[in-house]
Amino acid sequence: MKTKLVVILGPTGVGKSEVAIDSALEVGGEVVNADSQLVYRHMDVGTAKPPLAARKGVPHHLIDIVDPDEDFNAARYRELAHGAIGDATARGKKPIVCGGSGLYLRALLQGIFVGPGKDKAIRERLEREADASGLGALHARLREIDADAALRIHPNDRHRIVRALEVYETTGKTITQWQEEHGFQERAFDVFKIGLNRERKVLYELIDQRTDEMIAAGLVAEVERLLEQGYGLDLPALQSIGYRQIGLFLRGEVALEEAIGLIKRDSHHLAKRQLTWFRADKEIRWYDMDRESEKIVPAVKEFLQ
RNA sequence: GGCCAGGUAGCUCAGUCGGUAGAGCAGAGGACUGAAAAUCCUCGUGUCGGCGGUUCGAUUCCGUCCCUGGCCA
Repeated sequence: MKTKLVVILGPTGVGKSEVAIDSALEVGGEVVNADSQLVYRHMDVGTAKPPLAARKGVPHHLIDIVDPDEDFNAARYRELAHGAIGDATARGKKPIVCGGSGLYLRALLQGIFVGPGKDKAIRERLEREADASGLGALHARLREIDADAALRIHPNDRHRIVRALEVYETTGKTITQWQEEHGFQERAFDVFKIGLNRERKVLYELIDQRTDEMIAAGLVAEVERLLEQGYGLDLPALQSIGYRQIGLFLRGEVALEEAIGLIKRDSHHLAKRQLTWFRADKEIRWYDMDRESEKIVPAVKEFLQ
């Protein structure tokens, strides 16, 4: 018998955390985070990390597990999440996965190819080459070694071009080979995917409201504190929404009001991208938070019976 | 009240030496295998302020009215 796993997903700001906590309270569950930013310590306000009081005594896993300058990624997330789910289950608790990072969820539920990790030296060299000779040159090289990948990866998609070349350089095997051998074939759990959504306009209004609340709650001070602790604005963690824009403000490049507007805009874009990702997943059972949020907890209970 | 500058896409604006118009942003859709809150792709018809006039044809020229901003009274 596979472990039954409830997954609560959806765009940022839709109200996932609360639903997960309420569900956990009803079924004796523990929350397993599936959000790429909540893993970082010292980043609370800008990530809308559920405060202890809001967790209502429900244990949360995979929150505050790495420092902002530590490498973190989908593969590592997958390992840790499997561990957390296993632990909770062993204690007789129901794991409730909650988060909006599509790739992390896919890595958890379907696996991810076990290949080479980030190779800092190679990646930096490739970045330098991209700056010097242009991305086109790197894409052309990718076409030579892995034509399929070159077709799938757009010539402007810097991250993916670099990653594909990195995989080939470190293993001598193309990323296409790695991916095809794996193919997201794992099915370790018996999953109930619950998608939360609501009218787009309302979602954006809630995001805007939450952004103003973050500012009131001291987002600027949080970023200043991170900088004082020695974490640079160029770290991937600090390039995320909220931190990136406040960074611009602190460097004097934009006014605070402008930075706030950028956070709102970029959060809208994020929500839209998350929805695009999740829409493609036909296994998700969607709930409209404006109209049927009260149906979710009963559905969770029924699934876990 | 007079003079000047404007009124073009949801917003900011470009443009048409007269042949009904296009950028950025917003917005929408999509991709996504170790940075993923990242990275990337696609999508632009709107009484060109209103009404007249000139013209084969006006958003473009002319008149007039309305609105906005500035200066002068």
